[in-house]
Amino acid sequence: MDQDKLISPKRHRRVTAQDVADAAGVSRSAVSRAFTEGAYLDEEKRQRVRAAALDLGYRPNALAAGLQGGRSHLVAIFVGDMRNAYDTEVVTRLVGALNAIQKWPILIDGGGLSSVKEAMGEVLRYPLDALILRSGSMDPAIARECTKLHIPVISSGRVLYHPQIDNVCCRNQEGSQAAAQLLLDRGRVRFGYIAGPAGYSSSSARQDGMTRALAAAGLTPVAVEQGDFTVEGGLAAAERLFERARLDALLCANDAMAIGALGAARARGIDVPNDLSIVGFDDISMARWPGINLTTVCNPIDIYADKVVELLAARLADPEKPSDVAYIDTHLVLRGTH
Amino acid sequence: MDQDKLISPKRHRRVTAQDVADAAGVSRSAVSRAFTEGAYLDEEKRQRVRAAALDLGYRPNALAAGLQGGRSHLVAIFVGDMRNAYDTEVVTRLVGALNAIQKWPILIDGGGLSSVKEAMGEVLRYPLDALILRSGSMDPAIARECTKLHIPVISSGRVLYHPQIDNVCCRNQEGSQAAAQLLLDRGRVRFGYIAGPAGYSSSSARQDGMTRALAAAGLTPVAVEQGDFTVEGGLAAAERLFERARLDALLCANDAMAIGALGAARARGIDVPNDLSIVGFDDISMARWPGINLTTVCNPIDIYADKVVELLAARLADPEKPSDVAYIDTHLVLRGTH
DNA sequence: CATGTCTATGCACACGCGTTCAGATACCCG
DNA sequence: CGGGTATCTGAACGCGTGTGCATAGACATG
Repeated sequence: MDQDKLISPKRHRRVTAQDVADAAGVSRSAVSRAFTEGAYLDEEKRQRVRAAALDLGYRPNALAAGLQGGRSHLVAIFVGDMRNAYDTEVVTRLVGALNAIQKWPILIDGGGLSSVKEAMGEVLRYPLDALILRSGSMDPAIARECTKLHIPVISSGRVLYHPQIDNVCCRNQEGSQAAAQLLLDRGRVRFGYIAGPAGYSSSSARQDGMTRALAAAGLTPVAVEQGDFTVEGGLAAAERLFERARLDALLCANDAMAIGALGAARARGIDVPNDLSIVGFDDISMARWPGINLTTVCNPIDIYADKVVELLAARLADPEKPSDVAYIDTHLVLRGTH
Repeated sequence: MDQDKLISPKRHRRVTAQDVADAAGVSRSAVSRAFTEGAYLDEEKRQRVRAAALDLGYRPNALAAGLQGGRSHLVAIFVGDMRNAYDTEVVTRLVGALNAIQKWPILIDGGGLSSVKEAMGEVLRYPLDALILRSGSMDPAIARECTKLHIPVISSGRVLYHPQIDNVCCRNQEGSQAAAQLLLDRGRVRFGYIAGPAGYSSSSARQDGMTRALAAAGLTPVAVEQGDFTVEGGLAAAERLFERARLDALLCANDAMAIGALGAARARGIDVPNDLSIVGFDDISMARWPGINLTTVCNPIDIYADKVVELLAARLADPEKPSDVAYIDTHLVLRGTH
């Protein structure tokens, strides 16, 4: 102790409850009680403790408190790729919603990381209150490992069928079907589709929705190309489409690619929306920017984030409850490109 | 108590080192050593312990480890407003850079929160390795409180002069000056400016840069309007400007507002760039999207984030080192609107 | 006065881990 | 065989809390 001080006199120790107790002339228990709602403590003494705490800059160490077996109030959010605009917007809302209920989100970005699995392993060393998965190609083994650790998992954007994992997912197929129907009603007949990378269920479900609407009208898609959910990828995919076929309707698996496609069409002198309709999916904030003004299927972000937090709260309240899948309804947003 | 146990008899305890020790038939110390690099432990025994740990799904509890006085590996990032595109992009890079060095960022979004101060107070209960401030109007009292807790603070986008706070900041004035010079060289003379909200030093520094370049050419700005750093705000501000004066050059305090201004100009039938040059600031990813293709001042995000992490590492290595201000150089990105 | 209820307080334990310390075992050299 | 060294091991402590438990006093009720 004395020796410690000599060795590293400057390595500042955090102010502890004992320090406050000494300063206020009370026992350490009293300090703890002064910060605990509903604990018996003389009001005058409580004031004295809080004054001393304020003076010393004391606040109860959340790590030590979390060790007690209670909640840590830490929640991890694993994001498939934060450079994706829709994912970022969802994460933004999630962070806000979690902050509002005093949960503190730790972010892990799969997009910027070489060894996602290792990172997840490190973060799982913290006794998390929950893990939120946002899209991305997370190794399902990790999700299973979490349930083994008895950490609630909530998956968003991709349904994981597991008895202990809750899911939030929008009605991709219905949304896309409605978009295709809109264009059919407008008289469009030569449909193209720009898909996302293979393995993303949202992309294929959206494609299915379009195909189904076309089939009901006795049509089939003229051409399909694959993009990578980015603007540049959408632009490139659209150029390939335009080479292959003359279209009058183009549905895209997400808004970013639709924006790219819009750029490709304009560069080629195609009149949108007179000669070609382009419809995206998600309704990211940029879709309503001037110069873009994209007609799209709204995948309502606020509702989405709120639902995730709602499921989280329900799961924390009853860890044994059966797993749940919440479906979010989409709706068309008519702007200038259909 | 007993009642609790009856209500949730299954409240699963986390697997602990003792559990692994029992399973492997060794002491708890041995388990700890099995996970500690450079500790004496019979190799055969270490293998046995790790096998048992893998089987039980054990991993050392980071909370308990952090209590030891070492680092917690938790870093808080306070973001002024995550709905701001530039801030989100910086945060994205920061998250990636921190993940890469095994630091786990806790996000707090000032934009989505009613009581920022309270939220910060709660997060400061964790023994953070550091606090990163990203723009925003954080109460300086909180930053001071952090230094009181001996938590390193790194401010980005706004220089806080405090002996224990490191800063990263781009050369706003020089960047804006160069942009103005570009347009002067092109023969522009009637300059307008769309500023950010009052109190943002970056906005005023950028305005100063423009004013200085104009002064050197014997000119003064024709009109200045104030926006709120959003696309919509930029659009509205530009409309007010166009009402007031006929301009041939328009500089904006950030890209988002420049994109809004671009929309306003086009809606009014103004030919950009032939009749009007518009230049933004930041070079967010959308600036290069088709249909936008904005000429702007690049505020290099990667370098920015790397610098923050570099300062963080230096501060952790030597907590007593004098505070530092790292200035980031900007450069012009010539696209289609100048 | 006897008994019971309510409030207030300090002690001591538990949380899960890293690490120090003292002791034990194995090995080599003289 | 004795003594020194290197390797291994378990018991024990401390990190900073929250909280159960026992005790003590204040007060009301019978």
